[in-house]
Amino acid sequence: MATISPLPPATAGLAAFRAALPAGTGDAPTADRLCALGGAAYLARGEQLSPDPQDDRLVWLVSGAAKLIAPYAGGAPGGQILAFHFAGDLVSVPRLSTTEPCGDFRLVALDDCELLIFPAGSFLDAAQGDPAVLRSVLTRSLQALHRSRTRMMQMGHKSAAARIADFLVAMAERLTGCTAGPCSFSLPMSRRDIGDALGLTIETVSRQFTELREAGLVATEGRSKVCLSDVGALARIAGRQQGSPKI
Amino acid sequence: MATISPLPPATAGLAAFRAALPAGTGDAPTADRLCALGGAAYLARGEQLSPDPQDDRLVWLVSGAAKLIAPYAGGAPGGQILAFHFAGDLVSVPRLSTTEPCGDFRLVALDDCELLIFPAGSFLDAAQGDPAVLRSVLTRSLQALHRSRTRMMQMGHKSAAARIADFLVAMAERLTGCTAGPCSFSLPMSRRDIGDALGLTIETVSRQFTELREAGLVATEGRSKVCLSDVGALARIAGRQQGSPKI
DNA sequence: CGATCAATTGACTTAGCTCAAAGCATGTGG
DNA sequence: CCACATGCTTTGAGCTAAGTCAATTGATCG
Repeated sequence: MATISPLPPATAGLAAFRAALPAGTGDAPTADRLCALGGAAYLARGEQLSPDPQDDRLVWLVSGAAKLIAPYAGGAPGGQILAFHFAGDLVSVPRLSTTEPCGDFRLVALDDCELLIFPAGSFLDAAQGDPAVLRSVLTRSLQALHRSRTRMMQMGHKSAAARIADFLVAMAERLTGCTAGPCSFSLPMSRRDIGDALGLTIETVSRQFTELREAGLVATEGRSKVCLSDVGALARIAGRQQGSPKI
Repeated sequence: MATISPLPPATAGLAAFRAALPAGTGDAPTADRLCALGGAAYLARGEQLSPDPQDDRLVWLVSGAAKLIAPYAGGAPGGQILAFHFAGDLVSVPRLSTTEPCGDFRLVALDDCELLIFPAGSFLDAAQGDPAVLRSVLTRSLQALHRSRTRMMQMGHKSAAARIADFLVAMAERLTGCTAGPCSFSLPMSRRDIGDALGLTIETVSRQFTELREAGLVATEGRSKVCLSDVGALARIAGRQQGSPKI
């Protein structure tokens, strides 16, 4: 379950992190103080970051892919997936809380992945010295909030077909940057993960893939590889209002 | 559709806003600069804040209650409700975007309400001078993110009964601070709003209210007043794992 | 090459949606 | 102050999309 090692003086991850800090304003001492707070962790596929009851955490994903989940009560396997995260993402993981309604969030590795873990409180204290850093974290959080809301909209009232199509479009964009035309990539998550993220069962996910396959929009190869023949068409099925018909 | 008036020198709302700014670090000039950016708006029940294509906005809700919605494509009335907000909340409203998947978020008044509107960019620029303010905004954003994720969890795989129960528990807490025992309050939103927020139809919302009424857990009076006889029992129906059974 | 687990497919059930009609609040005009 | 009109809310009767259960096929790895 992932040991957190104190940060060795010069990790590859650390270098990447420093590079990602907003340039310009950052005085070296602040960057040093921030790095001093971080711990490195390596999660193998399927491992999860052990939850911390003390501190909220900010986790910087150096490499790999991970899912943020809210486990089912009672310890059943799986759990609602709140977000997928990829290299370069900053993930906010609230501390384990027994009082809060849903105070149990966990980061689980989809691939082997490399993390930098910061206690949120002291990270932000240290960042007080450098408003640019604080602002960068804020911007990322607002972006995450926006994504979360968009996903919530999905869940609200979209058909299984629309959810799957949207999921594929979103993955195409995040994994390859592609927003139209054909595109192919490898999904790091299982059908179960996709279902857990979209509020569908594996069977429904599978049936939707089959329909898209029959419609010629998606081809699959092995478990994880997918080829989208027309991202735009999928976006239409997803009900994304691109250049929305004016009111 | 709500005119935004430049901020008069001394509004009641402005005073409340200054009071809400983190104390201590705030030097008066920074507070002044922030206030200078704000515009006041008054929304009557049902009115909406006209969306701004230029700037993301930070809206401080001085008084009243509002919903943040993503309108349906094509201009149909209603729309998925992303969050309810009450006096004292800081709401982040992204700018109107034609390229983004869901770039249309609007704040609609449930009650008459009073707002302070800041362009996010310049607000944050001004706040750079005062890390305490920046951090306070960040904390609120992370809280909003957390709430949004929790709600998403709901939507994922909870029954209509669980969603309604959870909604009532959440409202009891936000409107009266009550987390257990009996509790009564007035809901500022219609059944349609509740449905739009939970991803249910009005009919289903109504049927669930009826069941709770028959179970003796809820009594209603007129359209908006509700009396909960046992918030704890509702929380249990909602599937909130309070003092979660250890794994 | 076989063991194992993920994915697919099929048959059936059901929660929640849709359509339609009837009851109640709430506000307005006489 | 009461009658009426309007728009919420409730209730009823089917219908459908997605879930459940069960069996089969296919991929992946030792």
